[in-house]
Amino acid sequence: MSKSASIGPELTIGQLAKTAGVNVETIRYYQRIGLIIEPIKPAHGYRHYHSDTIEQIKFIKRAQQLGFSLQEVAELMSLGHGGCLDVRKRAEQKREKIDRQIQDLQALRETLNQLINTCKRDASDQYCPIVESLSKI
Amino acid sequence: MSKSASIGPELTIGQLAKTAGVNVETIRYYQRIGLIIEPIKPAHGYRHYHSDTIEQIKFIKRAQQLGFSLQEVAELMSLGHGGCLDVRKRAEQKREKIDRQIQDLQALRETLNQLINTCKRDASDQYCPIVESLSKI
DNA sequence: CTTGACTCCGTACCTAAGTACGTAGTTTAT
DNA sequence: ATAAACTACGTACTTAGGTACGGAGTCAAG
Repeated sequence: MSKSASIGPELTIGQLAKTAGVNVETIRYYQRIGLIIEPIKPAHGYRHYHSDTIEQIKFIKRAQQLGFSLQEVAELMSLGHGGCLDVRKRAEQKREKIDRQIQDLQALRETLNQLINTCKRDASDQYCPIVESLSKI
Repeated sequence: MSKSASIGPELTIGQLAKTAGVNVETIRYYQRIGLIIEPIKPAHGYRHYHSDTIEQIKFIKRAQQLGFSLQEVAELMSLGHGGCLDVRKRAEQKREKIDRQIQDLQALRETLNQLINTCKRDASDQYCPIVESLSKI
């Protein structure tokens, strides 16, 4: 209570993990692979994490849920190195990749949708059009 | 040449792998995890694979590319057990999941797009709006 | 009838993305 | 001032989805 009367938004790894909604070990793992930087260890005591790291971790998690690997997340996060032109180029590449992902998913969605509609006819039927056509998707 | 003058569409594991475009080991792996059934081994000789298995493997690969895990692929493939109603229900759940994925990706795409547009102003600038806002995606 | 290619099978190994564990140090609450 | 809780660190283990390897059997051609 004496020291650090809320000078800056600093957290221990446990607090960070809790507020970011991940495991402590996950943070340590991200540090190991260089995805987030490990704050220097003070001569005495625990490492302090800046509260910005919360957003960073949440970003990682969101990107992951969208199908990006940690490698790709690292690329997304490193867009800041190389000047505005380079950054824009890389962002455009990412956008194209996302576009392809969306198109693939939409195609699958459409296929699935058609199957569901053909199936509407007789719910208790033993014969099922979905099953029949699934192997030919 | 004498035997099996193209009686049925039967293949060795190597032929199957080649035509399906996967590694022999991959097929053996799918068998290990129960994703495709291993044909019985004849008393003498090699196992025969029905050519339908080609389509099955291709289906697995396509589904995987769309972000389904092998676990989910197994679910998709087992949709045939339980009657048409159950099948449709499960297909609808899949569709909802895909819808959410598409929406998330579209949101990310839009964010990225806005960043790219703000960045158009001065390509050689040191200050880069993308970098500034990336942490808040 | 032997050689080369292929199959069978088990086990080991690989990467990605963590999770768990043991020991030692630190902090905090009582 | 001592126990409970937390951090630090290294190492090991886990799951998914394969890939590789080694030895033994089998098949087809020359």
